[in-house]
Amino acid sequence: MATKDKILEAALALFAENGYDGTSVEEIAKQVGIKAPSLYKHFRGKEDILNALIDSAEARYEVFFGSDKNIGQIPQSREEFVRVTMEKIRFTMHDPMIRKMRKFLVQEQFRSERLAEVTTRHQLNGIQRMYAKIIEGMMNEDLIVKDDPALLSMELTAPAVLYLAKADRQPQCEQEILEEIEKHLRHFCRIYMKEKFEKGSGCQVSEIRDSDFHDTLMNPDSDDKDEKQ
Amino acid sequence: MATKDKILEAALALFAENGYDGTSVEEIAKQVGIKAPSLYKHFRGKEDILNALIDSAEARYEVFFGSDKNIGQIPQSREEFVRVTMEKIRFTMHDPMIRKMRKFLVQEQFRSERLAEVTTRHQLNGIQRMYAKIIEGMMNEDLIVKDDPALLSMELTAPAVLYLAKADRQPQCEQEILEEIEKHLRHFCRIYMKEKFEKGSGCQVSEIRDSDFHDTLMNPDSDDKDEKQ
DNA sequence: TATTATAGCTAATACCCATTAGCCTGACAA
DNA sequence: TTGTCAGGCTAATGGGTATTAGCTATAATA
Repeated sequence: MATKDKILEAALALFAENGYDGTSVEEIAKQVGIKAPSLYKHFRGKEDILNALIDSAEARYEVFFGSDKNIGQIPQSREEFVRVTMEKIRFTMHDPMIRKMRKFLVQEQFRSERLAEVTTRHQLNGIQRMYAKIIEGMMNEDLIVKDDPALLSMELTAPAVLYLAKADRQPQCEQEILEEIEKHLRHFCRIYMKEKFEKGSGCQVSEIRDSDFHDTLMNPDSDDKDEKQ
Repeated sequence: MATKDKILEAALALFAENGYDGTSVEEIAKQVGIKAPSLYKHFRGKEDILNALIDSAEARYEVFFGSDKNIGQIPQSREEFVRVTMEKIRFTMHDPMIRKMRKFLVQEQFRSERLAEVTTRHQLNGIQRMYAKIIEGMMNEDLIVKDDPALLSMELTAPAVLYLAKADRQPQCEQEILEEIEKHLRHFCRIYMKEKFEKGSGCQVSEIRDSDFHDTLMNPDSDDKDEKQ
């Protein structure tokens, strides 16, 4: 019964690229290597495929944001924080499945209330909650200024999410987008993070200067390992 | 020749609600009060309508973000900044034309390169540049910490843009969304703004406390004065 | 007044698309 | 071996949709 999964995979790819209404069941079937009517042995109709995709989006949400497993180690310095976060962003940007899911959801978000909710969870709540946990961890270790973790998480993630959306529609700008994101990350560090040796320095925020840290970065990793098209 | 504009208006409303592929020329015509074939006296086809809409989106961009006229007075205090900004956000959230344009663009952003660019300008560049100007003005008057205005503008606008997008797909959450946005705004003030009497206090950032300012707000204004549906 | 262009209409065309009916084959269970 | 059924196929159906052809009436123009 690998066919059913192949159908979902093909449907997601096509919905992400051309939208639900812009995709015919015939195209999906062709991508799978079968004829359109055969598809009805696996799904009751086009809308049934859509619903299955939403189910899988919700399952994916649980996997990615549901458990605290994906938080990983709490970064112990600015540099580590920037490196780890940029890695996560680069992964999220390039992973074919996540990318398709993002493009699919953003286009179909108004199709139903359920899709609206799932989109909000993926684009907003999930990421925000995940980084709130990380930030909370860093607060506990006195690496970051004490404040509402959810609020700081929004400050941290919102620009990244918007830039990511831009990269989805204008992939040719990817490099400069990554640079913008890193600039934002370093700004966030400058504003909210204390270095380890500054522990206990209370409310004081470290200097507002750019400089340092401008290496770490940029091993493109830009080969989109996406297949079948 | 009011018909041509009526067609564009109807098309925008329908595209925003059901997407380009989810809208038939017949529906557009019906909304205008004519029959589908009559529509071809004004446009060469469905795609021609789409292109005209993109043109109008670009024109609208010029009107809203092209000139410095819409910046208005530079706010002279935190409270004024919050009030003025919340007003702008509430307007952007409710104005029927802007809302439809936003929903239209977000759904059709992947349809062509041009649509991708226009979407980026509307969702990112325009707002960012506009607030960069405002922030720069406030820096010049020493009301805000000196830093890269474009960067601070992103910090300021990104969460608002994301929340606005959420309000578009889940309008029932509008109230709490506005509260979240205001919370973010006040946080921004706390971090970056100095009060007037603090002028010249250099790099020091005022206390990180919540409290004060929790009035100003909340005269819903929530009647969407949108007609014909 | 005569003419012409504009902007509406009906009818028709040609295509696309989701779905159904019904047949066939090959694997596996009895 | 025989029966069953999952999963493929072809052919057909029915509805929708973009677009064109061609007619008509009204309003502007000569």
